[in-house]
Amino acid sequence: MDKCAAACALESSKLFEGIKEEDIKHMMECSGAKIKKFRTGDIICSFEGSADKVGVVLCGEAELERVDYSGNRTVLEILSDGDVFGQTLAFGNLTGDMLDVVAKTCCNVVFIPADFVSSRCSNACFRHSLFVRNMLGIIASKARSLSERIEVLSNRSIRDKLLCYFAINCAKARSDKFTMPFSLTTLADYICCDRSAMMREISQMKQEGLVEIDKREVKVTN
Amino acid sequence: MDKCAAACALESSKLFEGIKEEDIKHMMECSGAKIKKFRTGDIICSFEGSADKVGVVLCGEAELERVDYSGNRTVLEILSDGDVFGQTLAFGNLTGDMLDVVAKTCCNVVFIPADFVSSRCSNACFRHSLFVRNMLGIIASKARSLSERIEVLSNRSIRDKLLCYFAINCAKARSDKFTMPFSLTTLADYICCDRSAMMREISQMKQEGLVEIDKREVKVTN
DNA sequence: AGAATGTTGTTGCAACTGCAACTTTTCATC
DNA sequence: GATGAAAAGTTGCAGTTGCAACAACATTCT
Repeated sequence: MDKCAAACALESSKLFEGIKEEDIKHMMECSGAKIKKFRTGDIICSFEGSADKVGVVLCGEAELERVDYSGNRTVLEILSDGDVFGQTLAFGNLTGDMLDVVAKTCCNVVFIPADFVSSRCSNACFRHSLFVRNMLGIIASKARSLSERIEVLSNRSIRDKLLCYFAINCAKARSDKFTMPFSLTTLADYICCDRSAMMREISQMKQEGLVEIDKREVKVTN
Repeated sequence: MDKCAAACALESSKLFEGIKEEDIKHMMECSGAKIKKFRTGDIICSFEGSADKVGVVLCGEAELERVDYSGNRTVLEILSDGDVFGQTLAFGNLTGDMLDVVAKTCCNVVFIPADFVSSRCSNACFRHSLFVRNMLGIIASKARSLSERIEVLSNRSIRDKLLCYFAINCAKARSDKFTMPFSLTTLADYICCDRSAMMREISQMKQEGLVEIDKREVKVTN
């Protein structure tokens, strides 16, 4: 059974940073936003020509998954507190495959109609503009993490993809070691290669003394 | 010699959409933004611990290139009118490689200190918030195109990458054919594979009657 | 405890891809 | 029209990768 944390306060989310609880309440009404709770396994959102809206994970963990014609699921993104998803913001479901956002733990998600972000608010203008500024920050950081993944994927061999991924995360941790946020199986998805081929490469790299990997702990021995 | 178009008006850029010329002038002073002109081949910006600023290509074409330790240049992004680049916005130069933004044609670029975007403006608050909203739109569309590329790159074979790229662009054009925005050489960079291997694959796909490619015209024969 | 599920780890093999080394075309500039 | 520089197009070969098919653990749920 999920341990669903006590209701996450909206004001603790990056989206409403600096906005008072009272104003948030007002904005929620003004924008027509809705908060929904989900349990592990629930489909939070499914992109198939649905109305345009922006979703923000307030708390919990979810995954954006692609379901191809033969039913295979690929993890495209891992979403946690403060992360945003939405058709306009990220995906246009261009290949015809289904895209689902699936709850991996108990989640609180707020849905905001997309036009609220781009339109001007007749009242509460000050809070509204602060909201837009916060949204900008969130999307900018999303763009950064997308670029980061492209940087990894732009390497042509599995080895180079791994080394790039390791280098980026070591740099983030300002150390020669870091903890991966997901399993090796998911890492293979992240770098878009066959898991067994990746394991083979990792084994070789271990043998050559390039890296040490224990569970999710990675140490690059330069 | 470059045919450098007459000075591009700031107000024609997405960034200043809906903002009057007079207000733009005021904002430029207020933010400390600077407009610079570049010629083909000029290095517009080089990320190596430089101060944090946001650049917007007002007109012209430029490329974001990665330069690895052995001097190889890889095109990470193609930037044209209205596109944004910047350290905070996209890259943190995490791998230690150099990143350059290089002019491919004559360019007008505006540099805006990053803190202007996130801070509040004491005066001209209304224009400032419109500016932030425009910036949000630009970055959201950037995030979309990054996601799009990841969708392409997430395919494991060159053939599937090509088919995915073709499918996305056909969907955009609402047709079974479209015009590529760049050369085949650059396409190979975009999908991150060896150019000759890509050409080999394209040849086979042509023979199998899957696609017709003439210069930059692509037709998918389903 | 046992079953079910998911993760880690291995291996053989065929197919694919990167690399190097060309030739031919196209294109812009002098 | 000549010249130089990209872009397009080919090919052989060796090394890498994807795929399929396992085995060994680890976790979760009943």
